[in-house]
Amino acid sequence: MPTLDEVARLSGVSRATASRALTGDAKVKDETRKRVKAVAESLGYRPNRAARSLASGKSGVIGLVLPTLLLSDDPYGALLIHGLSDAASRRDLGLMLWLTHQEPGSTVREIFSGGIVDGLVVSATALNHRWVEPILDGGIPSVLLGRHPSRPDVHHLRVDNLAGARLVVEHLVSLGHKKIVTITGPLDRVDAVERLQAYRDVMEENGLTVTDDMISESNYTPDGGLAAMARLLPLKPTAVFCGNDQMAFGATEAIRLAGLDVPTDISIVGFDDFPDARSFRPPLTTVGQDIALLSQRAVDRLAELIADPSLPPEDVILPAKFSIRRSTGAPPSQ
Amino acid sequence: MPTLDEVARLSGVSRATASRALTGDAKVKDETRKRVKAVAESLGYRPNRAARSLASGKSGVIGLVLPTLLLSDDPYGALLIHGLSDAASRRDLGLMLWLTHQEPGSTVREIFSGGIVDGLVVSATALNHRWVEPILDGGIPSVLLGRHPSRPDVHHLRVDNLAGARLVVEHLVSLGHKKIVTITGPLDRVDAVERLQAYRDVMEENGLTVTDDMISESNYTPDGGLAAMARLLPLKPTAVFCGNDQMAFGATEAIRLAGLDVPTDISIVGFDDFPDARSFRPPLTTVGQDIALLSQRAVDRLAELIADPSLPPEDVILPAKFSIRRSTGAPPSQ
DNA sequence: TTCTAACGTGAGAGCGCTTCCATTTCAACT
DNA sequence: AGTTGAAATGGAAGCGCTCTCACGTTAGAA
Repeated sequence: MPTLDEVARLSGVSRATASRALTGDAKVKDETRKRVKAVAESLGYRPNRAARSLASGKSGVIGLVLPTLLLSDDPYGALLIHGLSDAASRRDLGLMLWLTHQEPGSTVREIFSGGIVDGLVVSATALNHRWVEPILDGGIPSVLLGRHPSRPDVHHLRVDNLAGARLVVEHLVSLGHKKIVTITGPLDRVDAVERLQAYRDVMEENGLTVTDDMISESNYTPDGGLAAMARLLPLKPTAVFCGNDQMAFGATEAIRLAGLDVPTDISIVGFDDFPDARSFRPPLTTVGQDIALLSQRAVDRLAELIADPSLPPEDVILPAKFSIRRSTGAPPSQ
Repeated sequence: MPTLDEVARLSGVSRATASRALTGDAKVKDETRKRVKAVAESLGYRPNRAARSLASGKSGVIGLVLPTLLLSDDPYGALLIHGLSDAASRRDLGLMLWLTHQEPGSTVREIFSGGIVDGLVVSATALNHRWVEPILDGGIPSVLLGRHPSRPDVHHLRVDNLAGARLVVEHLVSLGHKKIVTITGPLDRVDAVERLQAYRDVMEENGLTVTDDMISESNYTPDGGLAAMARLLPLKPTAVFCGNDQMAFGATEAIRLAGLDVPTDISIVGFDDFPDARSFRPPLTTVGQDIALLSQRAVDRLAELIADPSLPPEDVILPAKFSIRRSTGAPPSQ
């Protein structure tokens, strides 16, 4: 494995110049740079990341911290990883990954504090995940995905849950539905709370009363959605707003099990617009987060932050995208 | 950020001793070690990874190289990442991630050669992915997941496709099915070819003829499965062996669209046993890879390899796990 | 021709750690 | 008390790179 020294020697320049020539930024005579690059190429030279990192204080690697659940129970994690990987490699950054279970784990702290990453994308959907705090306190430039209300000092990036949820509920109202129920995600999650709030708001604005039994808390899974829908069915709703697509899938199942049809008897809307929503039967009306965009923006922001850690925290809200498909229709005329 | 020097000074020992005390292996008086550790703790000392890596030549990080498709179209990628993350953190290793598109990309080579990772887990399902070769030639300890026939010089780890596929097909035969068709994955993938081979073998061994029209190549997606099944339906099969669960889902849809029932009219089996197979209606008879185990073994093997790169290459085959569920039954009596 | 300023380059000091080698300490023997 | 070898520690040399600082070079202005 050739070192920079050898490249320098064979190019007839000093190590300093060789470094400058290869790094690209500083002033080096064009001819020199070309010569050095040629030598480096012919030697198959690759800079040693550790040495570079030690000398420069930058590792060229960013990290993603993701609750395990978001990867295993949900397409979200995979999509996010996909998006971040693309965005990072576009900027020539490496990507490290930490899946966090409930415990913060000494691991988490230790790894972070070693300068192994220049910055962190933290997906923190749960209000009270204990590992979030130590990470944010670690002094590493971080971008938080999803809102974490207790930390106004941190950079946020999130999709407009409230406006997004309003879109789908308003869509139901505009179709003429009056008896609209909702299945929420776990209410210790910010997004679940916000989506519920949007539901309440829209209902109230349209003079539709919401009683407690019209709200069924669940867990963002198909099975949970099925069970929740079963609880809701006796109310004879004509439409359901599900806190995510997964639960909408389960709810659809429950409706069919009851001998009813979607959307003839009951209209159903979800949230997320993950790939499955499109191929579902019937294709699901839902409102989506553009995760590729989210990832891109997260990395962009992080890069800025790494360049200048003193940047004031911002709370960036991305618009949600609404897709009307075939799971919604007018309420039965009866 | 305190350095080792400070810890040493405050502990009244040399830097060398402090290093030994914290690293854990070498001989240090118990009392000294305790003292140093206490000081380090109170200072909130975290070793600088770059420095450690530069001095020791080890980064404490392993990498996963994964074709993008496996993460976006398939639960496999997510499960693998999950498993590897767990296994890695159990050994106190960091995990880096590279998703590869078709092009090898200078990126891939460059990043690998910098000593940023000590070893690589490479998921190489496609026969002819061009990025595989440069990686394996990079001289970094690597474990290949899935068979890559052209490289007997590399450590392999894979699930027994052949035996697994035999299990499900034999199950169909033992139920009395004669007219068994198959939907395969893309035949440039090793696993698809192997599963098809198992099908042919079992059929032949049981005196059942296979004609070309009984084999429909598809793409491992539900839509692909649906289309393939539609092509196969005119043959009036009583059972289908699908190259993966996803296609089995689609095939089931196609069968229902034709007014037939699973398993009354047609039995169906898949491959993979991803989480969805269990919750599918009807729950899918399938044969699974234990990805958690696979990951664990991959990391174990990689750790051995990092410790001693001269270890002779081995081809480890993990057994597949067979789960009989409700998508299979006896053929219609007619 | 001489002065000045920009430009290009080299020398060398680290970055924070591990580890080899030399040295000291100490307990267990003669 | 003296010897000895193992155990514990310190000194110091790097690991391969970046970057500051100082110096030499060149070209345009005086």
